[in-house]
Amino acid sequence: MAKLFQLPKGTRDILPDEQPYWMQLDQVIREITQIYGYEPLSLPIFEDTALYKRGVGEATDIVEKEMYTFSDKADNSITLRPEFTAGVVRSYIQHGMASWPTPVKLWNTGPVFRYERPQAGRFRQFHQFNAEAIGEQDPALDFEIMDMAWQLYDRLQFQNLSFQLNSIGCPDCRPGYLKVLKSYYKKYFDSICDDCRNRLDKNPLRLLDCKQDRCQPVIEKAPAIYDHLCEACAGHFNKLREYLNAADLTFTLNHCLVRGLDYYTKTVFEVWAEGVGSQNAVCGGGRYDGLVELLGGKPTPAVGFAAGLDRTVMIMQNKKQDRLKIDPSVYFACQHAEARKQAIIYVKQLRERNISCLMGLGERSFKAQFREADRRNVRYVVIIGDAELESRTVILKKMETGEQKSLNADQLIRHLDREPGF
RNA sequence: GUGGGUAUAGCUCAGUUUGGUCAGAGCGCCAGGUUGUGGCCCUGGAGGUCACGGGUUCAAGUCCCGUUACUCACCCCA
Repeated sequence: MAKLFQLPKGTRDILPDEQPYWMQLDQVIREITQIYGYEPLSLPIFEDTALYKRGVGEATDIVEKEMYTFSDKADNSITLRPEFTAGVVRSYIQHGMASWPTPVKLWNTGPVFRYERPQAGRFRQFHQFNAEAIGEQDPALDFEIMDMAWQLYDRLQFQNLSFQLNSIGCPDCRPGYLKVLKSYYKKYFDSICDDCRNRLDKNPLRLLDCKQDRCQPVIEKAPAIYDHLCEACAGHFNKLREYLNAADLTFTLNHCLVRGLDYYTKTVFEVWAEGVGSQNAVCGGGRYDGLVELLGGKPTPAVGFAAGLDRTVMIMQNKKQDRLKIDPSVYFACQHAEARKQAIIYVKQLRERNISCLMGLGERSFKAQFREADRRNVRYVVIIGDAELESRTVILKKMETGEQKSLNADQLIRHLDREPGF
């Protein structure tokens, strides 16, 4: 046997059965972005590698080991986007969006790429819905972003979600907190895991989201960053929580939530759900007040989030809601080639009226054609046999009830055109 | 990168322990069940070098070794 091609590790085919979920999700995204005043922005799937190195951060897992990086024919280093925010900010700066009404609110969707070991709910090519609001410091904008994420899942009728919230401060207050955290951790150096011993020097914030059992007691009693915020950050965080409470958006204060990208400041949040293997994050985001400047723009605050669409669809599928597929309306069953010539004309006319039609092909018995019509779940079958050709009529059969009646050409079109009760 | 699991028809899986009618079932697909009609039922058909490569043996899906792929989990995230 010839060697069969297989899809690359970590990628997948989204087959027709799954597509209705994606279309429904796409519909909800279009609705909410429109309602919240966000405008669509399409970006390239790859960018200059340096953009992600600088934007996402050299020390992050994404840059260290997860990027799809290659050289093009001109020897430029190119990277398949591992996330959206860096590209959005690049676009913001490049097109002078600072001169647009502030804040600039943008959204996009599409595939992103991370070279990881795949597992349930985790892929190398996956899809995100991304929203960013750039140019405004007001915590009301943090609220809006979180509220939009909330609304997304609300409209999908998701339950048992948990919103995790934290503030990781800013360059003014975070260093002070990290000192406190480090000196606290040094007391427990012997009881923490090897990874954490490394993190202590390299990336102390990450100490807090270690999953090792032995580290949990240490994490629990660790000083919380929101007790060490500067005045500005504390005020911002308090206001945001006030807004969330006022709007009845329940959240869990999680001092261990730190996120894996370098650019975050102040607000960070994630949305957790069940049903995607051991992966529970379906959405994550936060504020990144330093990124625009870091990428060469003027100092500009911003906030945004990304939702994982593959995981979201998995949950939609688990919910086993109503049948989402839209079935064809009419199937033409023909006895002979002569009848098919008639059917072709009818089908064309009906399709022009936006009625979805199929017809039986090849030399197949009526029985076989009816079987197909049934399996394709059509509502009506139009029968054209020798007798109908003779009398210049057709028989219209409603599959659900089995009723059928004889009609001439005009009657058939009129009947189907206004979807009669029959 | 680290660890576990699995690889037999399009799909879900028996069969591997105790080598020898072991190449099977269900679903799906195609066709037929008389003379122009679906869903239930019945019958038949197509479809697999039992992941790949070695080895042991008179004989290997079945035992041994290796390879590859898939999968779950860790790390981290969507």
